[in-house]
Amino acid sequence: MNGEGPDLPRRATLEDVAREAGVSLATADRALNGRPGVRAVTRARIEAAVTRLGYRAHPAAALLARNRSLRFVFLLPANANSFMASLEAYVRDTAVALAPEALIDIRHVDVFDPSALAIALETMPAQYDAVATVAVEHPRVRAAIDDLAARGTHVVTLVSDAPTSQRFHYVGIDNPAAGRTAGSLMGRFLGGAAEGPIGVIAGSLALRDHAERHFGFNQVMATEYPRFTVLPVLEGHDDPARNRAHAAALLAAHPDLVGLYNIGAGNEGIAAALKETGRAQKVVWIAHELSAETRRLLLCDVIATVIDQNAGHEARSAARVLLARCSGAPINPDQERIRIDIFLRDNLP
Amino acid sequence: MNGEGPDLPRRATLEDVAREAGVSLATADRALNGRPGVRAVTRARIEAAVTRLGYRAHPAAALLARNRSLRFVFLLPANANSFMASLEAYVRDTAVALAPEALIDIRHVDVFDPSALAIALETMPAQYDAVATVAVEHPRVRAAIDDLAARGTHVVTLVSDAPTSQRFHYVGIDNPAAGRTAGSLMGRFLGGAAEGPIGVIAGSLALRDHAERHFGFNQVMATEYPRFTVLPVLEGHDDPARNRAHAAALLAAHPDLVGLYNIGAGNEGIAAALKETGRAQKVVWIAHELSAETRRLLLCDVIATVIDQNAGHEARSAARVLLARCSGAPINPDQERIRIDIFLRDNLP
DNA sequence: TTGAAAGCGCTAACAA
DNA sequence: TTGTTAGCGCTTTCAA
Repeated sequence: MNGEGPDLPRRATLEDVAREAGVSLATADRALNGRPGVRAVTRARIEAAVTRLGYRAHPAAALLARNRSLRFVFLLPANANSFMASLEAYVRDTAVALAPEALIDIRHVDVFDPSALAIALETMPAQYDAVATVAVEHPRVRAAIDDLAARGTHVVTLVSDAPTSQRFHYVGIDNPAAGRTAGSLMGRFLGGAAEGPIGVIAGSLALRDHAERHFGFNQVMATEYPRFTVLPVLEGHDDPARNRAHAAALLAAHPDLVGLYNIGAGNEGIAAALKETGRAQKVVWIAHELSAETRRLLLCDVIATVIDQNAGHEARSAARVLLARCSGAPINPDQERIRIDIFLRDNLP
Repeated sequence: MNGEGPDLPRRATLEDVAREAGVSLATADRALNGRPGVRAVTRARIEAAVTRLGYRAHPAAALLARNRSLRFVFLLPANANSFMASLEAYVRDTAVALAPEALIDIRHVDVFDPSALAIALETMPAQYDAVATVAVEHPRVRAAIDDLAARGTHVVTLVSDAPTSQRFHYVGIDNPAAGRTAGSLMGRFLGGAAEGPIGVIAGSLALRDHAERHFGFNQVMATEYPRFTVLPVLEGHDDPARNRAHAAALLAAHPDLVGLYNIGAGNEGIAAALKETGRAQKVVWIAHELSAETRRLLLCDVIATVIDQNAGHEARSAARVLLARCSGAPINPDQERIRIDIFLRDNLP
């Protein structure tokens, strides 16, 4: 089905480069992959040939010749909420899609216990070329990540970052911006209400992502919608039962409650409290992370909008970024940027 | 940096399959790739061996052995608005990222002139393995696409679909849903306003995507926010000057205009009219497609929200889907689904 | 410090 | 209808 086509100049191969530079294939390979045992002059000649010929490596061929799968490990929370569960499912999908180029293992750890996470990182078998981990900011965790990086194991943080560490990439959203987005939507949706209190529930402000969302939300509410009173945040540890109690207390104490922002998980509890009091569609409720539960609540107008990070994208992006890093390929920042998605009933995927 | 690792059972190769089935490598290859010249019994034996060994093809090796680049062509509008211009830029990026597996050409055609598009498709050189085209619904275009498909050239539609044709995939958003999303946001943002007229400007309702968005928008407004009057749609052909005149007329005729929905491009004109009359932040204006212009207007609160389709994602997705189709690889629907993105000032990428 | 040569898993001529 | 074989572009011993 394919004619001759205009004969495009055949793509330069490593062999062409070697010939052009007057060296052997092996030497050219050594030079280009930064392996030792090449004199600086030789290296320079080879690099000149590369630019002259416009050589670009053929990743598939390299992969084939190497004849060894890369080994990645994903460190995910042991006690998964629905978001983390779906993330894990997507990591599994990615694992089968990526084989045999890379073999992905999943290990569970209580990532919110810094020592547990640090131990998992410190005792990471050397067989792994790279690790993706849901991280927390903690000196020991940072040190463990830095040690891995130092020994040549690449690490990316996933969903939750350890920004001061030597992880070379963070796969996740900008949480302060997510909080500001929630604030703007709250203000806009409340356009009609003259004033009133707004409740805020979080998992724990000790979690960096929750704290950052809280900060962003307050920032927008304070500067742009000062006529509303943002109530002190209630911490429910992403637990439906505790969130239910918090929401019930909030509704009881504030009969004029106009808005509710849940920074974390455990939305079922809040839905229950809202329904009990018959104020389900009266309060503008903004939640995070699209799940079976939040989707349902969105469809029946109990949740006004869900701010989401795409777990599938995060799983694939982490794997892709590690693969690129391990094989020296470039990464496309545009493709790897995790967006802050806003979902209404109408644009659900 | 990599230890021994637990010795995972070596991945089965085609050679293993051939041995297991008692045939040669070539026969196994023929059977698996559906090439002719294999008896049904032999084929069955080979397939049995495949399942027994859990064989999965090694795409990189196949690519290398084939030693021929796939040739794709993208048919894009000749007279590009800023969205189409950015789409084209992303297609170029994708082209360099995909080489040498696939070579991507770009051809310009007035895709909104059905005959011009049909002629471009009908005269498509046979050298191309696949084509991605911004399509329109028209019998001659459909026939041209069907002919391509019949001769084995794979085609995907991009941004604008030809749903009745034999294109095997559409890369783009669900436009009725995008319109409904605009409607819901309009209703929500207008929560405060008791009532009032809402203006609607489109490029042309002859364009399927514009018509569909219009339909979705009206659907939501009529059923959920009937207290607002949606004015008859004005067609400005995505032209800033015409849109400016339309917007000015709208503002003059309706001093109480509360909302404005621009379905297509040409937002500069609307911004100008809004500023002239000093009603820039007073009207809730919803626009489509994130560009330098809409981003600026979003940041200064003139546009309330932008509904976007990610051009970079669309370009990459089209290429990826064609690549998968041509090489018999599976596609990941989740990864290829183009989302309806909602942007506020706060979650801009 | 360099080079020669043997593959990696698959495809495609060509031969039988 | 089936088999043999020469690569694809690169990596990696092993020898010089």
